[in-house]
Amino acid sequence: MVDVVEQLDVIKRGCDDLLVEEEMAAKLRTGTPLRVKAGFDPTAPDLHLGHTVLLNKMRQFQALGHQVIFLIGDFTGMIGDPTGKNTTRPPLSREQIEDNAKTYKEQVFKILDPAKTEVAFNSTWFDAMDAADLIRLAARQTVARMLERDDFGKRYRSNQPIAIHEFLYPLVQGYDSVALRADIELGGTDQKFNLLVGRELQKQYGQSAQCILTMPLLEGLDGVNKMSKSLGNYVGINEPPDQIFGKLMSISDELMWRYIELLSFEPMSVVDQWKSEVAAGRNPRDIKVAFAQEIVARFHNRAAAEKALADFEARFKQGEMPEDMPEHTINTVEMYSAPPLLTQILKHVGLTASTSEAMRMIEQGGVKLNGEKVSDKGLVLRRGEEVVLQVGKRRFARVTLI
RNA sequence: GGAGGGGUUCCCGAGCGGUCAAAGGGAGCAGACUGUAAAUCUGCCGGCCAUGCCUUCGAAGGUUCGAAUCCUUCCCCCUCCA
Repeated sequence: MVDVVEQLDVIKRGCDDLLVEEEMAAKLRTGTPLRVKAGFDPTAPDLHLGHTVLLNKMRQFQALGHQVIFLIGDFTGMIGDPTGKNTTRPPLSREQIEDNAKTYKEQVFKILDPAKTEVAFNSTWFDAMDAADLIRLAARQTVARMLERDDFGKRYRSNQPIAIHEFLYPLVQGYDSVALRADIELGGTDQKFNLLVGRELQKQYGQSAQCILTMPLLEGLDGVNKMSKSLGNYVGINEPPDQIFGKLMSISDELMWRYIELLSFEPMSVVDQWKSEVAAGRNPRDIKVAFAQEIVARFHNRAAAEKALADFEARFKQGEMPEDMPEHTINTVEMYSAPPLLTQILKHVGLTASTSEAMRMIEQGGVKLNGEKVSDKGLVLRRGEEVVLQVGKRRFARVTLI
């Protein structure tokens, strides 16, 4: 096994916090593979790069020879969402959860080594508990302690509602650590409190306390908010190569370094060299290209990465249209009484959200028909025509009117 | 159970009988500039069969020529007291 100091270096890369480092070192020194726990909500089967930050860390632990436990919070998922800001998510059925878990695994093993991963479900132990057991568990923490959690405290102070079951989640999650006898638990920074609860509970149950390692929440493409599907600032790992590539190319130079630290598998020594090269005048774009290709290759393959770059350059350096674009065939006779307006077609194929928006786009010069800018809001399309429509820089569609 | 405060367009937040599709900010989108960067600037930012029409200010009724604004009932949130 790798030397403890080296292990710690790898473990700490990109991390937000490691508590408690001395304990971690001691655990590593025993030479026994550690039980590394990371919990996942079974509600979001569509993974994006933000989720992979944690998975990458798990992968590193596997590479160091430790036992990784991929815990699916199916029990918690059936109750509803804990951190619901204002909307309560509908509880998931057993079937949905199993479906989600399946898609989860398919995606997760693009990064993790299946042979070194133990998949666990927390319903295994929670289904066996009754109401009295749960209340006994609840007795182990105080309301004051719960209000120490930042988001609870904030909501409490700003008069936002907190439902009682939300207080139960940290306990439930903490108990998972007891059930799994985890040596270390990984999570996002937002999870720090919950992870610490696990530590406390383990002590109360007479186990040695887990260390906790928190990873930063990856910023989304906007560089401000955390990456999330609902904000639309994400890169999904199942997206087509050119999408992944294009999205990564659009991030700021500053954000690029952040992404590289958290997402690239290149050793830090290489990254540091890139940084000094850029400082010496190298175009950051080159680094970004290399990074974007690495990610495309990870979720697709090397050839796809090469092609994504070639297409990208053709499209944006030479202004060509993409090869692949959504195709639509519209039966205008059935749908419209008169030959359709361009604005109606734009809305119909989803290039704009409404005809009003389509009109605005035309006014602002953001609409192209077969590569030509459109300035007439009342433009009528002929039946039998095949046209290529473009809105903004990126949205394309090929439309056949019959 | 009692007393008080509050629910406005994606979010925050003004408006408190007509001039309100509703100030301002944020987000978003388009254009310019670029490295499809970032930053910046400009414009847009409810919908539609579109110089007009329709729907929106927690819900439902009502008053009025006219309501986000007034009245009634209901729902929800918060605070303090019990």
